[in-house]
Amino acid sequence: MKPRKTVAIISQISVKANRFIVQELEKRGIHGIVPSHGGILYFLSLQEKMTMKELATKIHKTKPTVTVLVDKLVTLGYVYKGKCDVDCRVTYITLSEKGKSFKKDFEEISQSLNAQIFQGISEEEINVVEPLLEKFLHNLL
Amino acid sequence: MKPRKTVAIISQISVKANRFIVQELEKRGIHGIVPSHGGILYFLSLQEKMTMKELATKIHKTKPTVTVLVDKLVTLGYVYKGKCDVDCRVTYITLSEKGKSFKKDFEEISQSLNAQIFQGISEEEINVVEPLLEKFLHNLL
DNA sequence: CTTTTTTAGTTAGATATCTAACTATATTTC
DNA sequence: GAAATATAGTTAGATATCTAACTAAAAAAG
Repeated sequence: MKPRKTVAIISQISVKANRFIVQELEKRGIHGIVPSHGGILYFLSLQEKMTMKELATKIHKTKPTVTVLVDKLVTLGYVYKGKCDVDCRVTYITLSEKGKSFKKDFEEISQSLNAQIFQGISEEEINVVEPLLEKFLHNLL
Repeated sequence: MKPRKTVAIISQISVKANRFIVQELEKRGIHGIVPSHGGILYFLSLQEKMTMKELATKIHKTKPTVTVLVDKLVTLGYVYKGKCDVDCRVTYITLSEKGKSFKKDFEEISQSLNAQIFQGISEEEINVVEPLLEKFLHNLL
């Protein structure tokens, strides 16, 4: 097998996509929010409430990381933290109104990113790449 | 355009590939070395000496980051730092014997990573994906 | 029922990486 | 030649993320 730059390219895309998102957020006056926060807000917009553990699983980060991420979202007013009545260990996270209204920004930025990244690339090509990328990921689990 | 998970998948691949490399290095008793160090050692193995700035460009990191990365490689005995006679601002980095012998490990791990990531994927498929990924990256510059 | 094990979330510490600012040096401008 | 501008690398501070360890609670085992 010939030497491949695939992983190096993927890494760079990841870094730049991350940066793109942060810059777009800053353009909208949204400071201190990074893609991982966006992920949390996104999944919370699909469900009324989620536990810290569920969020950690969904955004593929560790629990301590989610603690820090959520704490920041609480501080910035995007989410609320609540305890569970049944199991005291469990903490539920819910969206505030501010958090709910974030959905629009998030979707627009996501579309903007995709529009940029997929420039000059057909739907067919994307339909080829994505499943292969999913295979790469699965191979690394 | 339908919502795409492409970027999310790419990010996850990047994280896991990074982790794979670190784990493989640790298996070989090589501690404290991360992919960025590997990148530096790789490019130094192609040229006798390089400036900090050149290294920063090659591994797509900032100069301060390269300062920290190189300092660690110096401490661990993989590279030497030397001044330039012509321009006092310039610092040249060269491989030590230990750094040179790192090449074998690096190549093996790289191959091992590729073997894992490309399992069940044909050469043809990879030849399709890679140029598209390069396009994605170019679109994000 | 008691003890052991597992689980949810937090705390503490470490790390790679960035930005901004800086110092020293080199280059460009006038 | 002097002043202004650009450059190489470093320093300082901040940040997202991880691991290990921890506390408290719940579940499992006996």
